[in-house]
Amino acid sequence: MRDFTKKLRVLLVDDNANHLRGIKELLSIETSYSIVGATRSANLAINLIKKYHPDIVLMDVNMPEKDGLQTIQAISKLGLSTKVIILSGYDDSDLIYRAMKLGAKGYVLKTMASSKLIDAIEAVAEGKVYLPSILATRFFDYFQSSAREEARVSAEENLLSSLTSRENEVLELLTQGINYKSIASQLIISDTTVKTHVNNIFQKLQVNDRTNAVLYALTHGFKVNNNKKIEHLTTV
Amino acid sequence: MRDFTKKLRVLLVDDNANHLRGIKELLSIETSYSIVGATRSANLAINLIKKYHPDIVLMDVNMPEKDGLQTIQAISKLGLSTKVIILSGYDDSDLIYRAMKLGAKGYVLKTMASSKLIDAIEAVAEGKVYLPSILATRFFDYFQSSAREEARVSAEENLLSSLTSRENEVLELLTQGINYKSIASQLIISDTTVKTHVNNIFQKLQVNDRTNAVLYALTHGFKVNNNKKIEHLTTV
DNA sequence: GATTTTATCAATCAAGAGATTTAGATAAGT
DNA sequence: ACTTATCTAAATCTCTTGATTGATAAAATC
Repeated sequence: MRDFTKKLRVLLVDDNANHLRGIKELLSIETSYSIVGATRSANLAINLIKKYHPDIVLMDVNMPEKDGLQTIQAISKLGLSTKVIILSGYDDSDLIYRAMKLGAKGYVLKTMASSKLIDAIEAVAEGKVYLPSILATRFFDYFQSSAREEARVSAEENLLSSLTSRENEVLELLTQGINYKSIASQLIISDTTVKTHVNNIFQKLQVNDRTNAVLYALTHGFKVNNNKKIEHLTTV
Repeated sequence: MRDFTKKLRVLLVDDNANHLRGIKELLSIETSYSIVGATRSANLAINLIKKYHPDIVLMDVNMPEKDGLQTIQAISKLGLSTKVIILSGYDDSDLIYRAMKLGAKGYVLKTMASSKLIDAIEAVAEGKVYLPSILATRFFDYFQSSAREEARVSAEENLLSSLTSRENEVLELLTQGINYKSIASQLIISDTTVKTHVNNIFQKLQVNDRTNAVLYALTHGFKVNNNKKIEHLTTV
């Protein structure tokens, strides 16, 4: 829980002067907040944060000068305990996703009741994340669909599965940027043998050189294979 | 909102028979649910889902046979509208993160009040995501820290920034697995010039061959650069 | 037991890649 | 005007890479 004997120091950033005034009035009703600044400029906001170390920054993401997402990132980089709550007019999945990814701790739509803004400030001040149900759902849909895309690429019928375990070992070393000789000495086989394996890998992956083999491996979820023989496994 | 004239069809999966019985009783009090099955086996669960297409699957993630996360993935792959709610004894960030990534729509701790489970079912049935405040915070901390790691690697003092714009173009083509000749013809310069650029790239990235240059580029956030000359830009 | 797969090694040969040096033409900055 | 950075190009030389063909032995599969 936050220390209620101390006022929460809040900075407002919104390029719209009317919104700025509105929020300022709203917060001034509450006695537990002190507004350390209210600015229309993202760049100025960064300076104010450096100077005053506010607990909370309420920020509009739709600003022209410096885009809101960049500003969040810039704030995160300061390494302060300052927490960012996003104010936005849109419930765009991608925007929510990126804002949260860059370090925002809360996200409030301008269309929401103003009491929600207070809820958000309180929650975030206590170290929680504030994301209204509808936005959380949007966020997760986006999050899961991008994860599915990753999974699809790496799980799809890919040519990597046709590699033998030795070829996998060789490819693993190829993806580390190692040349024939070093691969040979690491696997304790001759370099001509390595060449044979590499050529077989090329055939199977349908590429003509190591760079493309490595690229194929990396973009198709190639992982170090731990193909130990099953009979050597002990089940607990 | 869900159709309250129809009962929600729920499947229970938990390797602990007592938990299974407990949840079953809990849900049977509510008249709006019909339990289509209750099993201790993850593999059996998959078959039951294929057969009965339940609306909701309540699943324990701590099962021996098939691990819970794999099961979520398997369920997602079925492509049904079945939604998974995780029951777990732990509030492990990584577990929450992975479960949500794999397609879970809700996450409830066993230590939580049983009314929360009903809340979760209702929320998820309505298409929302259910993640209690504390778990949401855990999730986002994990999510943001892994995003920070990515950003760190790509933003850290990296050697890519020393490349000229022409070298960037060449590197871009290298990362596509293209050879000297093709790069030359694409950039409409001689291949000896390409070699010069490539050599300069090697020097700057401190590598000795193209595979390592490509690997460096890919692991250090190399992006296609749109370095058009500033005087050609039109500001709107 | 016969067949296939896998892993190993070898010897060529040609092509590509990379190091190095030199150098002219611009462009930009001091 | 002087300096520096960049892009371009060429020549030469060495080394690596990749293609091809062929062969043996062990292991797995049928």
